[in-house]
Amino acid sequence: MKLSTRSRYGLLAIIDLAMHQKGGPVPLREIAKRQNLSENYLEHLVGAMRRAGLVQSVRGPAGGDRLARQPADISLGEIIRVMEGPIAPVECSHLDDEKCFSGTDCFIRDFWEDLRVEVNRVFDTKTLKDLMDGAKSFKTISGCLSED
Amino acid sequence: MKLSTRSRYGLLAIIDLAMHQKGGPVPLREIAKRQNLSENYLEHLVGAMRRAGLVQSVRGPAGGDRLARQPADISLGEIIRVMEGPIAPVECSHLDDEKCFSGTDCFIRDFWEDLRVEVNRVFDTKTLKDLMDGAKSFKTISGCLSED
DNA sequence: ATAAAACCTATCAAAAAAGTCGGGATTAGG
DNA sequence: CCTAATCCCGACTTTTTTGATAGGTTTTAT
Repeated sequence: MKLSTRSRYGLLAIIDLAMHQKGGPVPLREIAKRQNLSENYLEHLVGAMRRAGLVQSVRGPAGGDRLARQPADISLGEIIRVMEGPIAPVECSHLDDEKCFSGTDCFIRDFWEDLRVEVNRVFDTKTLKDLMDGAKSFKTISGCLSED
Repeated sequence: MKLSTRSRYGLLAIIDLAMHQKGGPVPLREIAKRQNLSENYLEHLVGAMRRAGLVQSVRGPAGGDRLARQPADISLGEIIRVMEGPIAPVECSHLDDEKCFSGTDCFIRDFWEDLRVEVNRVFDTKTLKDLMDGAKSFKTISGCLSED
């Protein structure tokens, strides 16, 4: 029941991006430096977000990445799902699966489903803007999501 | 954000145990057979539950395991925590840790904490008895928690 | 004594996650 | 055009976690 570092770094990166994009697209190099991440690794994370339509890239000198939408229109659930895949503690509770031998008549399935719904609710009712507002009183966001 | 099979098998095992213990302690061999698990592997899972005080073992012939408490007094949260460790999507939200560089003043920490609380609430408000009641209409519980 | 059962430690294998590397494509500015 | 900044991508390696096995030891009812 842990989130991967992918999710945490990805979230960290997109928050950093959101908070620094006023002067145009933000180069990954800068994010990597500020957040103390490998630039190469960061490219993979941001690449996933670009393909998912969360950020837009501008190539060439003075290029970088910027949010594809307003921070208030990007939920944390969307970010986490991009980084992590569907948020479901067990496969069994997916709506469209055939993975449970017992089909929909499994007595424990309802429990997994409750869990899945609750977790998704928490993720989906918070947006990037909410986090940014909460961050205003902090000079740096480094370390907030780091390992160890 | 997935539960390990450890948790799912462990839950499966303790449900099986709960539903078959009327005639005294249930040998692991029987559970393993019914639920199609390796007996050796099952020992590890049940061993963890014994050490955590969820089940009691009786050695020797006609021995086996039984619940240490009433099914209504064993929450799913307790079971999952035994099998999986603390239920916290990120280390950062633990109450007692020093893992975040920014200490308790991290703007994102509140979010992780919300998430942690919600997930634990879902796990803790359901007991083994609840599951057993829901299971009454099923002949077998095999497959309900299986992989794939 | 025997056999049924829990108990234990070490080890292994497979899978997933985390991270690295090197080169390619695009483009602004000179 | 040339250069350098930047995104882009796939292949690879390393590390960690998970799942599982194997083989023995201890306890105890009969």
